[in-house]
Amino acid sequence: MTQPHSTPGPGAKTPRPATIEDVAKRAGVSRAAVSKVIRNAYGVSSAMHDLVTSAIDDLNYRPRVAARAMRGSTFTIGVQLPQVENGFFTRILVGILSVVSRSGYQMIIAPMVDSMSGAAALESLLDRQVDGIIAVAPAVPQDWMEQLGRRVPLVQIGQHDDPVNYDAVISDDEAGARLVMEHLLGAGHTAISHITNDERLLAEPSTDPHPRRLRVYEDMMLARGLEPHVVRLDEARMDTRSAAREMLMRRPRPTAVFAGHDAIALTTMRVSAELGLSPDDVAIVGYDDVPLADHPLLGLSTVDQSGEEMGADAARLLLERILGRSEAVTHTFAPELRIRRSSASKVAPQANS
Amino acid sequence: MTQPHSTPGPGAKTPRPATIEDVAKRAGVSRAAVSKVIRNAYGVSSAMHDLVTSAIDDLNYRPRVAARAMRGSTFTIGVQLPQVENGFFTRILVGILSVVSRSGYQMIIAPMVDSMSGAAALESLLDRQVDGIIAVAPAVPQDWMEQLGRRVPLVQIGQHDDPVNYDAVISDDEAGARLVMEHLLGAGHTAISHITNDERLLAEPSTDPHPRRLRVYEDMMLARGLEPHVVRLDEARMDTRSAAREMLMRRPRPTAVFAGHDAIALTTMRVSAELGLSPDDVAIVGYDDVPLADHPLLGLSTVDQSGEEMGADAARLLLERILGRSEAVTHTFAPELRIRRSSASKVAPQANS
DNA sequence: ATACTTTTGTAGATCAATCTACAAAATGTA
DNA sequence: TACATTTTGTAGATTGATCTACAAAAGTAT
Repeated sequence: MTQPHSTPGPGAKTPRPATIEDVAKRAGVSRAAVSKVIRNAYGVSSAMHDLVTSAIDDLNYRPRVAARAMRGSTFTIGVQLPQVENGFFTRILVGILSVVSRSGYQMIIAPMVDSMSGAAALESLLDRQVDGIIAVAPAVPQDWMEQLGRRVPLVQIGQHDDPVNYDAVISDDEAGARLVMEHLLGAGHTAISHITNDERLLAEPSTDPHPRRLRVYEDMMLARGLEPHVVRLDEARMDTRSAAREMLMRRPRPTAVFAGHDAIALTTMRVSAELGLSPDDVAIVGYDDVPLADHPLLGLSTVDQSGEEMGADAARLLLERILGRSEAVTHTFAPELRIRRSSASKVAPQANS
Repeated sequence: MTQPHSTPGPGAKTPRPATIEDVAKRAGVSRAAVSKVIRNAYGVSSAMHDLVTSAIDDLNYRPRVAARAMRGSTFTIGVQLPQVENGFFTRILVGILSVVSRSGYQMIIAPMVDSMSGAAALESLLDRQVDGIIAVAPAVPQDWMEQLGRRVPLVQIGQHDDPVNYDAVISDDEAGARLVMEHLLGAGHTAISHITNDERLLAEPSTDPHPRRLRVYEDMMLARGLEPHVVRLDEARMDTRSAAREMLMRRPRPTAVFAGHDAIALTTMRVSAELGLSPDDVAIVGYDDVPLADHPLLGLSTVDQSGEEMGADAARLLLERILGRSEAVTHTFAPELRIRRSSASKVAPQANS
């Protein structure tokens, strides 16, 4: 196990970390030569390589990212992430990590502190001069993103715009919502509620996945002559819990609930359980397939967006872009329905009064 | 909504972002004056302040972190995090974020890619010249950490060493394990198994929480004349799932399981459910209180380490340290047992053959 | 051997901020 | 009014890497 940077000197008081200058002196060569070696640049003999490498090892030298950033690149990619506590986003993160970790690039995460600070998180990455950015569901207008894409290689995950200056990785939300609705309608449900995000949370209602899922829900209900019933989470007035409670206390009670994403679905299941209801009373389907959704005790039916694959794909696209590609690419993933206990009743229950 | 950095110029091709030089020119003052204004340093008249501020706004100027880092500080704190997908660590992260976000410091996360790369993650933060580091359960020897603490303000979460050059925030793992064992023994269980991490994963067995929980388990079993039964996760040979299965298939079957942490406990519950067992057959208690543990359908009994509070406390300690404190501080949090359905049976079942 | 390439190494400018040292201006005091 | 003190602003050095331009050395072909 090596020491953290530079020569330790037992008990020594913070010896200044070695710089490229120190390495050059030690090896008896120029700074430029050392720089070439650490960058694997053209024009180093193998003798020079060995000489410099051993000097680097001796001094435990590590280049400072800040100094590199002044002229060249930082070999760092930045990930803007909303809600670290949301299992779906961590699935994406794991996917990104799996690609980035074998790429020679370092990854840093800029978490959003509140739902509106996506731009701030992205700018903080830019301030850091990352070589590329993956924006996960940023709540930021598209033209702002286009501006950003002009300055830095950029890949966005989970917003349906049709970007010119960056790549997009999305899931087919219409298809996913259709899978859910076909499943529920096919089981005979007619009283189906939809519980979803507050529209005011959405900076870009036209590109966000949730309005699309909502739209499909409404269309399919109306197409069958059924009346849609939409519950919106209103951060100001009530939390998910009380919204779900209100929804489940309604008479006639919905026999099925399509939740905008798994966190909402799990809370709905929670409330449902607290009210003494079972999956036979109310079928619940979520969206995302968060890690614990498949736990046998939860058994949450949901739409698998395969976050790991989307994350890994986004990372690959970003690396391509960093290497020079400039044509915009959009990849669309096909979602898959995972039917579990929460909606497994074969026959829809009668709506009770 | 502002544009990402600098003047946009509709459709313009990546106009170079404004530098401090540009601001100085625009305001008709020196670079040093601008620098003072953005750092809130001493020696600026209010006229100067306004002049510079409006030039900054006009040009949409943002200081580059790299350039600042060359001489001054980066106003960034780094968090080294193992396993973003583990709910306990995200609890800690949320706590850190709550403090850091109102502090004027930016936060970046360096995730560990595998269980042994804690040192690499920490060094990458150091390369970035963060002003301080929070290390969450780093798998790194203490003397290495001491070296690191000598170079940069440092706070560690979740390792029981007695640091000299950095602060530590820990939970009283002995007390937590005792709570669990008292609970299970008090309910009449005698066949209690303990399932925990592979010891080879632990860089520092003497400071890691898990060996301490194990020790308490063993001691309390032996003190009552009971035979301890420890299952270790062995990454090479088997995963958590098959380890749990093996444990539950054993005859006589344990009537209670104390799991080293919630992820293991949840997998054990999963296997238990798959084997058709109920909480009445096998009581299960975890450790951490991950977000979904209290879901009524899971109802996992566990030890609440109040991750958010620990994270927030660590962040406060780090900010103090950045401001100059150098005496080492160790804060110990008292864990609380949360009894839920998974271990709620009043009477211990008979060990069956 | 000579002329031409190619390879290898170096000097020195450069990046964008901070910070020190100091001069000029303003303010206070006798 | 003269002198001391405080406040305000600036010039220029500094940080640690990269990168360009070029010279020296080594190969190659004639």
